[in-house]
Amino acid sequence: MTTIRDVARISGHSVATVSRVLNHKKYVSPEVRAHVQSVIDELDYVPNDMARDLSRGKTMNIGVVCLNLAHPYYADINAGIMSAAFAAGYNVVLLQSKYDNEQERKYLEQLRRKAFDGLIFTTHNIPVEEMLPYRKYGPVVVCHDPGDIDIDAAYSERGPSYIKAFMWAKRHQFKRIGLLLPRDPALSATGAETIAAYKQVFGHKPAPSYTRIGSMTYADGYAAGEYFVTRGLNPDFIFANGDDIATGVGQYYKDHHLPVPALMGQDNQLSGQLLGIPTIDHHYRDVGAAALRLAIGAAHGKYGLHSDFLTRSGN
Amino acid sequence: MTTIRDVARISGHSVATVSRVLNHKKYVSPEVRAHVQSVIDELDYVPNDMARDLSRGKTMNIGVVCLNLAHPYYADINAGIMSAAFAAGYNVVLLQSKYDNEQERKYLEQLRRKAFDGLIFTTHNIPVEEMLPYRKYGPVVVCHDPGDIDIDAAYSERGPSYIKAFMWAKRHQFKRIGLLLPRDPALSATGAETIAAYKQVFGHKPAPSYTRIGSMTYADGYAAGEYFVTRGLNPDFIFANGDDIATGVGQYYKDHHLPVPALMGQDNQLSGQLLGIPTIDHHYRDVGAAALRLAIGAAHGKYGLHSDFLTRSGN
DNA sequence: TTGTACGCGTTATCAA
DNA sequence: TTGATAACGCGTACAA
Repeated sequence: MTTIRDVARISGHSVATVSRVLNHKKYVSPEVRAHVQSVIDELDYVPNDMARDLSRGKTMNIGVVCLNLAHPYYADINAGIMSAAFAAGYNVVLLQSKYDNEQERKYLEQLRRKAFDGLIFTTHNIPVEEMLPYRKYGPVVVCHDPGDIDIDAAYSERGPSYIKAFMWAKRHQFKRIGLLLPRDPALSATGAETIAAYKQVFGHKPAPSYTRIGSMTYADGYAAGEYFVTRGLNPDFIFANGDDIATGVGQYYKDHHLPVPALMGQDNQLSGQLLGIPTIDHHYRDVGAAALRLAIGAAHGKYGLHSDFLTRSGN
Repeated sequence: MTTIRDVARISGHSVATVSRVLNHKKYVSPEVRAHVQSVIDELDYVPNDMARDLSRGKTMNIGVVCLNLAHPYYADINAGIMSAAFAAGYNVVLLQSKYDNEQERKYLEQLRRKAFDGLIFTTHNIPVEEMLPYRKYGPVVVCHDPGDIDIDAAYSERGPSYIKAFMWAKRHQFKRIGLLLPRDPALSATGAETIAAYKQVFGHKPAPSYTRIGSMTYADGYAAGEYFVTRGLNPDFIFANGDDIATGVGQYYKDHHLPVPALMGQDNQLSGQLLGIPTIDHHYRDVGAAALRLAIGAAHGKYGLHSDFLTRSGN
């Protein structure tokens, strides 16, 4: 491996001068610069990023904690993070979570150990409070509304769209409303916001028997359909946390030759487009881009972005 | 920042001993080990990964070049890479390509500069020959059959499944077969394999007018449907490079109240499952896991994995 | 078993 | 405008 010292020795200049040429710094005469550059080219020398990182104290990469890349939330938010990172010269280190507290703590430790310059939690299981002590090692960003907690955050303002969605349901006179949530509302902001919007629109909490948690995939939706049918709950409207999931619900009804209740999804996915059901577009790409700017220290604070309720009535 | 030297000074031992304790090496007496560990705990010291990387000459991360994470091919292959990487203690650095030669060369340069220990091209635009010189800086892995070229590779053996798929079409007496390919077969192995299988089964090349390239998304499928209809080509079977894409084709026909031709997709996606059309499962997760083992140097050579043709006739 | 001292390759400081 | 040298923080021959 050829090093900066080889270039220095062969060019007859100091490593300091070679370093200046490499980094396009001032205070190098044109002649010296040209000569050093010619030696660099001749030796086909490139600097070692590990040494550069250590010397500069920066890794130029950002850790991103994800649950499941196949899920549209993560796919979209990642796409936003990636393109913003590329533009800023950063690399993205993908970290999988699986809602495992130990793993998440390990990633915080990696931040402390300077494995990356900043950390984005697109999802997390540990309480935000546990992240706070790590901010002294670099920016820690979450992707939901952190409330009063002082931590950098980029997220979709889902509340207003949820309210629009339930208003739509109310206008359509739906009475028995099924709710599919990703996780226990006590633990997940998404679920809590859904419940809150429901309460605001209908004046009361959703019935527990009409609320299903742990809904993440098409198969979960299908199982939810079976649940509603076999219990004889007979919902006339089902609000799912994803178009794919809503589609799964509908498929159960179709497979059993039952009339499909009105469905609503989220994330503006292909499956929902095919069914022509209403959805909510959370603009997760923009959320990802904002999160990255926070993670590289180019911004600070809380960024709540708007989401859009789409009826897709044109389909 | 507290360093190994602080631990050494305060514990009254040498940095070498502290290093041995940190890395659980032999030749440290139990008493000394316990005492040093107590000082480590007390100071809440953790080693700096950048310094460790430089000293060891390894970064413990693998670069993965991707086109589009939302696409099932990349989502699945990435899931396989990620879980194998996690198991082996490596981090995954996601790199986007967009079929830009300059970007791909930049990633090879990053390998040379020790930004990562190995590089996986889940897709690439530059010729494989251009990668060969970089193998001296670390493993370079491609995710398709490289033919005679001597480079590490993990990929799905698509040919046999393509042949099964076309045999199925032949048995069904389809005569006018539309073919949707991701890219020009001259540039893409996928396309070339599809054409080859077609030729082997039907004894002749597909008609150019029935072959569409640049097919990647649902929207492309929809456009392909329009193409077939407006040209009056009237295909009785359409073989698409993805279930979503096949679904797009079908949707065009439905939207225009035309009888939908027989469809076949790939990647075993939700949309194809809904339609109950045949598909091919390429097992990209396994491909990803194999690619990672190559990228960390735990294996060498070419790994062609089997794919499965699924009729989904049960639906 | 322990400690000294050097190497890893670069950037940055300061004197010249 | 240049160059010598000290960081950066850790691992590890080699000596003791």
